[in-house]
Amino acid sequence: MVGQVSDIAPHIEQRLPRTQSRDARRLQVIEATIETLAERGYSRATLTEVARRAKISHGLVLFHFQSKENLLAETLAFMAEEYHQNWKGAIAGQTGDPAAELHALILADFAPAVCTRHKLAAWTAYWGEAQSLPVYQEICGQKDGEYIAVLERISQDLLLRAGRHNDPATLARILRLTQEGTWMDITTMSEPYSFDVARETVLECARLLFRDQFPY
Amino acid sequence: MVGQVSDIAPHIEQRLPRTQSRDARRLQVIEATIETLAERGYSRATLTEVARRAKISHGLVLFHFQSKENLLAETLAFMAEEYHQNWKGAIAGQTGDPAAELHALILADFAPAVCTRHKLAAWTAYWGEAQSLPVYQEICGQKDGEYIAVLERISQDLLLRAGRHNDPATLARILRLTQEGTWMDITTMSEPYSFDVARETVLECARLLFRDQFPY
Amino acid sequence: MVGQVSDIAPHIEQRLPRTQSRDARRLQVIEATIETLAERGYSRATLTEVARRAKISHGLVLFHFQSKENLLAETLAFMAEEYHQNWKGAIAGQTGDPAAELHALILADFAPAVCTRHKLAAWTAYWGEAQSLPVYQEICGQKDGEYIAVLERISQDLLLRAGRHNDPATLARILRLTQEGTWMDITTMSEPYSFDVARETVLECARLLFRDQFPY
Amino acid sequence: MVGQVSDIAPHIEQRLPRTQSRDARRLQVIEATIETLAERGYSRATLTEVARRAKISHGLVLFHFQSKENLLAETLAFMAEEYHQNWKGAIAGQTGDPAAELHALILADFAPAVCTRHKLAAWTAYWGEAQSLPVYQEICGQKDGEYIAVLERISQDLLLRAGRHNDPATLARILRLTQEGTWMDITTMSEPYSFDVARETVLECARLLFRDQFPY
DNA sequence: GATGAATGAGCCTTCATTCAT
DNA sequence: GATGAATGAAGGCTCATTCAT
Repeated sequence: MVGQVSDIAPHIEQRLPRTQSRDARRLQVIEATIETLAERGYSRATLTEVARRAKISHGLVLFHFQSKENLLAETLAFMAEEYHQNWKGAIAGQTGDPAAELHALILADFAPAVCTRHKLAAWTAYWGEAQSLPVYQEICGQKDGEYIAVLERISQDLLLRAGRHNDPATLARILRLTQEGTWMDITTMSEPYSFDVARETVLECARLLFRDQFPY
Repeated sequence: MVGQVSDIAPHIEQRLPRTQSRDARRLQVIEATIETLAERGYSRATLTEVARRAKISHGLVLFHFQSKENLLAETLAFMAEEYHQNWKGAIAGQTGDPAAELHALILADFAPAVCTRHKLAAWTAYWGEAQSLPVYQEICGQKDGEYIAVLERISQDLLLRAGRHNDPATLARILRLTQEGTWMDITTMSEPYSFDVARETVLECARLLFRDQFPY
Repeated sequence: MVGQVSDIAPHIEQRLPRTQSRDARRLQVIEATIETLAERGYSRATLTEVARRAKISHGLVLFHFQSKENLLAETLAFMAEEYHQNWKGAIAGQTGDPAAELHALILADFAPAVCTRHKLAAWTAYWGEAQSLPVYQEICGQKDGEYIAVLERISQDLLLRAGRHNDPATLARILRLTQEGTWMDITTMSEPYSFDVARETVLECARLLFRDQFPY
Repeated sequence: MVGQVSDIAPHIEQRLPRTQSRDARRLQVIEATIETLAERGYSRATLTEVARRAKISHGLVLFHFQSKENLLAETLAFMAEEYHQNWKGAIAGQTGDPAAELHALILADFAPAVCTRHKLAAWTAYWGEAQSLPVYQEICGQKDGEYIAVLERISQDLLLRAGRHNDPATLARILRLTQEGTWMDITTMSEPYSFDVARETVLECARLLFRDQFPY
């Protein structure tokens, strides 16, 4: 399944001479799946609803994705890859200054490419099922690990510069949980705050954790 | 439904001897429901599985809870009430010192009464569906609001003592998201950390946010 | 079952030293059954609803009637016996004049003892199931036959007096169907006519069929 | 629902070739439903039995009819429309002579298209539930009203010709109840009479009500 | 590619019936 | 007598999946 999942990765892009219509159709279905997860949650997501949103027959959805399980896996893989590319791209443009990298990382997490209400809601739906969905780790485990490793490296750099001896893993975890948490709040709260408040919350978290070392 | 939900409140306890067996059975089913949510997630939770774990017929589950929807709502209400009583009890024993209150609050969130793997996993399952489960807000909205209000009041007190001008709501949010986040990590991660590490993470978060004002 | 059914016959009355409360309770349940059939129809009639209307537990309903099937059979037997006694009593008071007998018969069919909305609706419910309810014939077959025989005898008498040669069975059938039909109309029509109109319809039918021989 | 029901109208017929197989299947299921109602009555009619008789899966029954409730409503709508078309067609061929119209109407009610044992039994099943089945009036109310109106108009014409002053509505009612009643007798009686006897009964009823004005 | 008829597993739910108290 | 907890058979319904066209 992992192989099947990774071979969609539309981020690596058209190396194979696939017809554009095929990928376009697949992308269309994946977006419909994200919408469906956002609107109805994981437990109420059905192929019929996905097909309705994609304006195609449910038969065609399965023609492209073989099974519901695979569709949900590929949709998760799509979002994971998109998220991964997004933050990798953001820090790639940095000169190696850890504070600038952290700043770029936080801004990236709230960039319109990855941070839409539908996608946040879809992430929340996946997280709720992650524990009983082994494929979640297969798809996201390594990427999540990479993200954590970068956050920890940045934390360590910033703490070193300040001569502090806090545990960088703990600070990295607080940062990550604060960011993920604002995403869930936006999805879940009855009167959620805005994306701007969410981003500011994470930035403030970074300021409080790293003090003068994070002058943003 | 809310009325129906709140009147189960097994926390107020069995005054009538006649209903004792009734309440005992209901509690048994609620525990089986928590286990089921933990093991299978929201989307795969079935009445048959709940009944199997409670070692009763599925008919009896519905005899006591009328419908699956109501069972899930009452189970959530049970956990929400239990969680609420737990932290309220923890700060009730404090003398009014905000740091001590915050410390008690954090310890309470990791007390065995509310912090078991099954319950954490059940919470995660509910959070994943919360957005498309209107009853979630009906049951948890007010209690969540109270918890946030207390955290904000404590944050404000601690900031005032230090003469700092950060936004207490933001700090309260970071604390809450860090705590909730560790709960989700324990449920979701492939190699999760321990309850001890989780609690220490939240304590460290409080130390970093409030510095000398949180000497624990 | 037939034996079981006939031994309730509360019309034959207390020969056995049954406790009054037993028969009273049974009658109460039968009345609740009639109401239930009237309100919900045969297919939606449940023991729980019968018990609710009789203000007793469903367990007690079965204690008295052994099974739902038997309860419905005994209720039908009760109504059949009541109806039978009613018209037999009505013509018993007549001097043997067929027109007077027919008049008494028609009036009896609309007497308050047997002609209430609930009972009419219950009869309609039974008729709808009669074809696939073998017990219906066991309970009502003979009594219906007796009623038809009396109607035919009266018809024959009246025709003889007039020297007409129509088929008395046919005229008896038209009379019977008109009477039964008004009962169904009252139950079934969206804007049903009154009992008075129903009775007048049957009387008019008799007048048209027997002309001068039926001067009522 | 009424809209949904009326749009099946297989009487308007298959103009689109694409839906032909769809309509054929629906008709097949409706016929199986009529058989099921006839054999088992309303209360014991199940989708599984309908599917078994139609030799398809129960899933397909619901695919075409959405729910059992709707299937039963559409089956009733089918029979009501078929009955309506049948008698409308019968009097349409008449020259306006009321006696001839009445004669055609009575013959039509016993024509093989509408008067089969299965259909009579299905009608009886519906009548038994009509009182607690609001959809019955929605489907049949207007059509029944039209039938009654025609019968009353014919009655009035015939009475006028004879210079009689009986109430035409009452005579129309007697005719209608006699006809409906013979249908029920055929379904319900332990030893029912034949269709021929039934038709002759209604014709005799017309003769007795309208005398010389109905010379058939 | 694309549609939608068709299947059947699995679910929730109802409800008659049993039985301990 | 009387209650209500408990069971399980049976039904309606959803929906992923298959497949003929």
